[in-house]
Amino acid sequence: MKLLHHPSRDDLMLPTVLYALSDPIRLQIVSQIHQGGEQACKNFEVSIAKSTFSQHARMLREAGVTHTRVVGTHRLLSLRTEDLEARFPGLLHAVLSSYESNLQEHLSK
Amino acid sequence: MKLLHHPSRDDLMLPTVLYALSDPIRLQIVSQIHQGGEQACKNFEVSIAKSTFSQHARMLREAGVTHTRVVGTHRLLSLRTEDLEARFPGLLHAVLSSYESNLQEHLSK
DNA sequence: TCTATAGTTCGGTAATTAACGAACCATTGA
DNA sequence: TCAATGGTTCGTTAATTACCGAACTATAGA
Repeated sequence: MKLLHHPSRDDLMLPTVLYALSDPIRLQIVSQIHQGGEQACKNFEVSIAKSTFSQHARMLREAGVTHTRVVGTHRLLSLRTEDLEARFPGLLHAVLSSYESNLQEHLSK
Repeated sequence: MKLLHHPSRDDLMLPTVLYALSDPIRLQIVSQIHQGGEQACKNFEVSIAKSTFSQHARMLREAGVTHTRVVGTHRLLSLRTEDLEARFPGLLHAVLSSYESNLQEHLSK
């Protein structure tokens, strides 16, 4: 896995971004990055197989929600906050604050 | 079709709402309501079969994005702006303004 | 009552998605 | 060089989704 593809800012698509954010597990991942900053896959507290996690991480990256930086054997995930803000002002903030202020609602899912 | 089910404000779920908004056709429907106000299904300029439209309208309603009011033989769709704002502040506005300021991007889809 | 109109539901097909484990690749450190 | 660790990819299976046309329901108006 040499090349990790990241769409350019101009190529971000609203439906794709919304779709990426419409899954409870991916929302959890995004929120955890938001709260804890850039971090490796290993770190995430999600109850799924690691291959499944990898797929979710890929979808977030290909939608342009996250950036993946390779450091040694780690992939460090961060949010593309500025790109998202430039293309979809207020969106990420609205999603994250709704999510984080209603966490109990999502635990059941 | 007697009872149209609308989830109560408290039952709105973020992932469900995001999913409802993640489809180009549904975004188009939502945007058209936003711009033209409450209107009947008949009115929408989408290039899909009416049964397909009905399915999309149902998904929007069941996600809590739209309200459907029955008047004669018409179903008038409106946005649940206040409920959405109460539960997910800023979300609908962010989605609609991104969508509407990037319309050319979506026409290709 | 009959017809036209607005919209939903049903049934079917094709495509997509979601998840997993197993196998794999790449890097680090011994 | 070998083992361990961190992640990805592949192949499979099961479930969901998307879309359509045909048939249906309900209301309005002649």
